[in-house]
Amino acid sequence: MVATQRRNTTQRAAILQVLAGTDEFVSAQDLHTALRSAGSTIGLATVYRALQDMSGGGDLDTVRNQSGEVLYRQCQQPAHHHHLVCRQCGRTQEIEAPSVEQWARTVAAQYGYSDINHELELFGVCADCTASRSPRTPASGPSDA
Amino acid sequence: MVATQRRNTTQRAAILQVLAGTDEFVSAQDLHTALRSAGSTIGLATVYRALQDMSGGGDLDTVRNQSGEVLYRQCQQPAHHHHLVCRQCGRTQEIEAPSVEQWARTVAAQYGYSDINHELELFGVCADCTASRSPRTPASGPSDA
DNA sequence: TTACTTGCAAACGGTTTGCATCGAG
DNA sequence: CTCGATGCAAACCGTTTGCAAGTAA
Repeated sequence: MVATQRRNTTQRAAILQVLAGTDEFVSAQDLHTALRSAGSTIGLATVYRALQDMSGGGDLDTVRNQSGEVLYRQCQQPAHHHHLVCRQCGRTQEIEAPSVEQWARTVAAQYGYSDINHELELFGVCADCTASRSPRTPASGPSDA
Repeated sequence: MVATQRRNTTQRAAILQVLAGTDEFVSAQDLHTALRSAGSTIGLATVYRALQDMSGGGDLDTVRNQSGEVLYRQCQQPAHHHHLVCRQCGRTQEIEAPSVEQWARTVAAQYGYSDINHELELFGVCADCTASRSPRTPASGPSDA
């Protein structure tokens, strides 16, 4: 459990390659399906294990979508950022929230909390989807604040 | 889907009662266990269904803990708010993020997104836990940014 | 050769659903 | 009496784990 004896296997490389080729967040399942479609015989468990290793090692960014699934994405930028996700087509926009970082630290300090991190995701309907649908989206609960 | 033909059953009342008696977020499972312990013969499915109805109707506040479990809590304040959760003891502090609401709207508009809502949770280690432990918590990824 | 990795399948844990029965209105 | 609500058990779904075989180092 030294966390530093990761072997360089074909599977791991394949996963990294897929991740390197996309800007989107992908689920372990999607990744597995993609790899399988691409001819790999990689197992689901392997994908999960690799993804965990990588994110644990700080090489991947993770988010949990609204249905509770964990999504992974290559994280090359040092700056912490957030996402604006279209509830309808899944399109993802990378956004920054500089003031939030500041705010988080302040509020945390206020309550005596330390070792802070935060999760912030915006969900909405993108322009395209808004255009091709009636403004009303009784789907789940558009009722924000 | 008129959301107004909810029947006033014993089970529903019991759930509300438990929720009314606590300030903490509770999981459906915990709620079920509590009710059972209290003598009720309520089923897990019923708890889930009721909780969903209630949160869908805006009567409950929900958060997803880091292990993916959904937690419910009675929400009486009209204002949208967020939480500061202790990663170690689970203690939850209700916080407000007025500027975030504003920011979310702005950013969303910027990208042409509408019907926006956001999820923002702060995770950290509360004062008590910080005191009773070494400052290092290599748990997941304290590396904020 | 060593022992980490892999793939498979079974196990898990939370949540949802089908269905016959119960009970509020 | 009706139709929504309930309880149970089985189904789901994403994720994890046990294990024997494969393979990087």
